[in-house]
Amino acid sequence: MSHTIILKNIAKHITLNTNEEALFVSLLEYQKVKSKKIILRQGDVCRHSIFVTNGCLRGFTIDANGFEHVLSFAPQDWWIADMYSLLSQKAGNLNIQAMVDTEMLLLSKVNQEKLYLEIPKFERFFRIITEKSLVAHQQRLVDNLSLTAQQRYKKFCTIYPNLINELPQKQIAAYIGVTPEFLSKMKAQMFKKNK
Amino acid sequence: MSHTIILKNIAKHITLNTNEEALFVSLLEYQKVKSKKIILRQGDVCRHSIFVTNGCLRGFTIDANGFEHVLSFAPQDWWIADMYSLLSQKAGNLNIQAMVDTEMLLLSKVNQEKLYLEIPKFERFFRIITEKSLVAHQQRLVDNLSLTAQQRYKKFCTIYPNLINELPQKQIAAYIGVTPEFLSKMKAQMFKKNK
DNA sequence: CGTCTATTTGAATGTACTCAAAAGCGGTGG
DNA sequence: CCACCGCTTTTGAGTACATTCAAATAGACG
Repeated sequence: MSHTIILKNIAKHITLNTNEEALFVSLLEYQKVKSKKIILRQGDVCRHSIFVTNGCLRGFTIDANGFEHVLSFAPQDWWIADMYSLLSQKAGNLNIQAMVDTEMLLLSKVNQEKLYLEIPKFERFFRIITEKSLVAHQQRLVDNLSLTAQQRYKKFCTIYPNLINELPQKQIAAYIGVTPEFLSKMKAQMFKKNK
Repeated sequence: MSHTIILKNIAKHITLNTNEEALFVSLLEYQKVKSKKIILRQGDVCRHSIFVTNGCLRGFTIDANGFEHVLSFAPQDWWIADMYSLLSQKAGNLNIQAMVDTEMLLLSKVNQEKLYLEIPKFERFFRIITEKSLVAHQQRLVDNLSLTAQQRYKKFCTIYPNLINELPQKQIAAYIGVTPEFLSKMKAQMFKKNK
């Protein structure tokens, strides 16, 4: 397969010459998994940053009562990892699972460190995407503190219009922080009011 | 004043020589404010990263109903900024306020960019602290999705044992995401059960 | 000392959850 | 190709955690 998508993703923030592109690409591993495959399990040490070239992953935790909470969806052109575990190299508590058949590129922690040494520009790249991710998480935190479930759902719909029709409703509920039953009732109510 | 605290903070992640330290320090501005002073206001563009050398700041938003939600406390040795606004240089929606008389060092966005050019190691430094902040925010998001108010309060107490007795209870309520009234009742109940 | 804000307490209310059961939907094997 | 199985979604009744509003008390600051 080609690496067009990931190189374009990188090019959003830093400029690589041909040699650098080649080095970068040589550090990636390709992986293809079937829908529902679990790529990382709670308790494992996360050893890779994952870039999705096709399909969709989700990162989620399972709490003490057995409920799942979705931390992030990673559709095409997104990065995902258990940042805590990746950085500390300790057991994490994130699960990463394929929502559909998915193709991805893996950058191991070791290779990522190598990249920082050989092409310091990548410090900048990962700084910038981490900053963006932080901003998004802060906003989501504020939303969870200040919005009602219905407002959070509506916001989700506007931010991820593509995902709404592709994801099982259960997963959306686990992302916005309500039970699947309640999301179902909420939608029914919203529909009524629109008539 | 001396810059010992901030240089120690930097030294946690990167090593600077004497020239680099001098250059870095020359890019900082010192500021001292009285308790309750608002340093950044919702709607402003955030132009600095702030490092607290003494005292304590808080970053908070005000929602549509006028309720405050605390995104972060920044005691001594912490960095704080409205990351969204700082990165985009657009109007933000974070307020930053002094909880007590506070001394801080300001690194303007312009100087931060200069720093990246002159001492690329700082890319690494800010990448690392952004990563750590991201991990903390992700954990807090999961906690908000999976824990009850009481569990969140207890966790706050263990993570910030120093802040518990220094901060007004109202502020802790605005951080863990409950009303001040409810936090009061919760504490009373927890006290009863401990007897 | 007086004022202003924070905290406590109480009663009524609401948003979202739990548990249970039925209906819908998709995939798989016969 | 249909029938069945498992999983998701819907619907309903009862419940709980947390909020709202109001009033009293306590604390902090000038």
